[in-house]
Amino acid sequence: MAHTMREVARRAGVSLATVSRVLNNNEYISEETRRRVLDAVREFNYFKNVHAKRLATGRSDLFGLVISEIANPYFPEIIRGYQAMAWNRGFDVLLCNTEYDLERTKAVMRKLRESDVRGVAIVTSSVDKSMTSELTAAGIPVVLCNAEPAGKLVGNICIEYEHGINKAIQHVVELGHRRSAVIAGPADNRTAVTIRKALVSGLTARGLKPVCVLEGNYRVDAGASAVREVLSYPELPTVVFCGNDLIAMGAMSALEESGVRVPEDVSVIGIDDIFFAFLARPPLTTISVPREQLGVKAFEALDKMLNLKRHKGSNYILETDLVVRKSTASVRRLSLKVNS
Amino acid sequence: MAHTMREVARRAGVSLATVSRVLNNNEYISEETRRRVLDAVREFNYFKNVHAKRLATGRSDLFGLVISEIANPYFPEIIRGYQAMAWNRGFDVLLCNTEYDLERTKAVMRKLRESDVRGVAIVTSSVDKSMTSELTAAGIPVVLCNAEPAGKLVGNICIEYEHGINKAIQHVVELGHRRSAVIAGPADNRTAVTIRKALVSGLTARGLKPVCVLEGNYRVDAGASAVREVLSYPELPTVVFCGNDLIAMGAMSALEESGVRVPEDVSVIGIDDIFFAFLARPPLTTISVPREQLGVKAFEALDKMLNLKRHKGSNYILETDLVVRKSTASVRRLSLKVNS
DNA sequence: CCCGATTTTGGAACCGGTTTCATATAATCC
DNA sequence: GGATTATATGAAACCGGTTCCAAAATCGGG
Repeated sequence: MAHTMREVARRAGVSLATVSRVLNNNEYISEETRRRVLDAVREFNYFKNVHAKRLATGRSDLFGLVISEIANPYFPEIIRGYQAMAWNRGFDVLLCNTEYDLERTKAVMRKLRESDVRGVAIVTSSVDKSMTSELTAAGIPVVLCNAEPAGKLVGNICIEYEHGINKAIQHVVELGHRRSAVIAGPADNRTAVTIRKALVSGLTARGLKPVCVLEGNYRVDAGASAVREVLSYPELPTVVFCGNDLIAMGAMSALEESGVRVPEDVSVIGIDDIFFAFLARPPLTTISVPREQLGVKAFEALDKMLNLKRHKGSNYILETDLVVRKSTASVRRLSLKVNS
Repeated sequence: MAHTMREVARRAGVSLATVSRVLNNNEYISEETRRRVLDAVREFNYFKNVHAKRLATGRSDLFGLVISEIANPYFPEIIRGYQAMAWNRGFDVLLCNTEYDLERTKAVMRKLRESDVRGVAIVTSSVDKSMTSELTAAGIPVVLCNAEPAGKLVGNICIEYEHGINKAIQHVVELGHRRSAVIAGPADNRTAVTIRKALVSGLTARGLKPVCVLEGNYRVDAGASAVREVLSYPELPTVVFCGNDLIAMGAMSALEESGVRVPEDVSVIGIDDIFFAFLARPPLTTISVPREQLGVKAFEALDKMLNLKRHKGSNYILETDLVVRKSTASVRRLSLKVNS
């Protein structure tokens, strides 16, 4: 079927080793020989077998990337940044989704380990030390996102939410808001908890102590059902901070369905600035997270650990910022009371 | 570093071949031996090296999936369906994006070929025969989407747009629309052209011959700029059909920005039913394409070709349907004239 | 013209598994 | 009880490359 290097060698009238040298751009090859080999390669339309190569060299040209779910709009840009970096350097990326499932996550780690990947970036939050240790023990560097201070061979990309959150709070203060609510992400998600705390303490500090702090998953329906709960309260908040844009969009939908207008009656703020945030009606004011950069930095961190043999693990910090669109507006004099 | 099978064999006091047999669930292994081997495996926390395995078996547990761009919301569900099928059967998927770039596409094909993938599904439309032939020539089955009748080792998943389109046209006819416009996808895209033609002929047949047929890319901005052009016409259409949901969402944005209300003044219909379609304001009426099924069927087609040694290439047809939401409404008596 | 240094090439071991073939042991049958 | 068959294991070849080591060819200097 496919030709092997030996056949190419025979055809070119040289040895196996020589063909290998030519194909690896090794020096110490005469022009004449190189030409002959390359001719034979062309003639046979020869491709190297990556598996043989990987076996022989003892390493793959693969980097792993672990995400939760491909359909979640949070991840595409991360994948993009990571993949672009890898591709530019001649590497491939093995994309793995955990589907939010622990067993599946374990299977993924095993797969990654078996595949001899050079390094792994994990941008899901539900990965604990016991899972990464399997990789690091095999000498495979790992980089996490918003994780606790790292150990050997594990880097960390930390997203600094404070800045964006503070600007957002400043923003709503200037708009005259006094009553806020928070719809946070899942309580078992480290990042979600960090954000919730920053939000609550920041709001409280500025005199906008939230009238309620709800928790749920990171999906649209969570935003909708949280809003329905908020609507049952005697006094409506004038601004609701959401743990991510999906929640925010769900919240806006539910709000509108109940006849509450955004932003006239209540303002809504999301986090992430996913692609669809600007397409929402109204376009969503949100705290942007540099996700493509996250992918890029994750790769760089791995690269650094690989090259410098720095076992300390390298860390990066990424800044967030506020993107003001149309889902926030100055508070109306007369506050609305829906259910009375 | 990592342990090898030989070490496990030595530890368990058996031969290399025996360990291999145990690990491959081979019959003809005594319970006693199996236990000893598995103990050793556990003790060493041993993993098989996939590259060695692939080299030895001459095939990889990989299936390729070629998409245009990871950030395009059209693809996630396809990936999902495909990957789920693969995982269930113990296979991995190598995800490749062409980034709409020809060189890149070629590189991807080469990579897939080198990787000894079992089969490849290509759901981008800009792949011609010369590219797939490199794969099929190597005995790797390929499945395309909406392609021309296939050759050897190439299957085809055909999306039947007619049904959805006809229902959509029926829908707008019932709503009393008489003037339509269509904003199609790129002219060099086979699927986009098919859709455009079906749309135009269907509309014409029902007496709604489009006042204009615009073409552009498949992105949001194309919808927006097309709408701006439409708005410069003396008479506004009352309904605009878009080549995909992204275009439709861009169209709705631009419409709204110009003070034209959707659906009161003009109705908008998309195609695909991407995740965000129902979150658009107003929620988008669209023709749903069973994308997860597309992924599933693509894998099945490959599987069939692989198992049955059917060189004919297997084909599937997928149906589309209309999803009515809020971006379409009955036409108003008095037609609006914006620029006069 | 000979010798050591340098450039070029081939031979062979090796990477870590799978698999064929042969052998040894146990079970079955007449 | 010996032949026959099923079960269990090992030895070794093989997959298709990379790379170390040694040998051959080329070259410059004395």
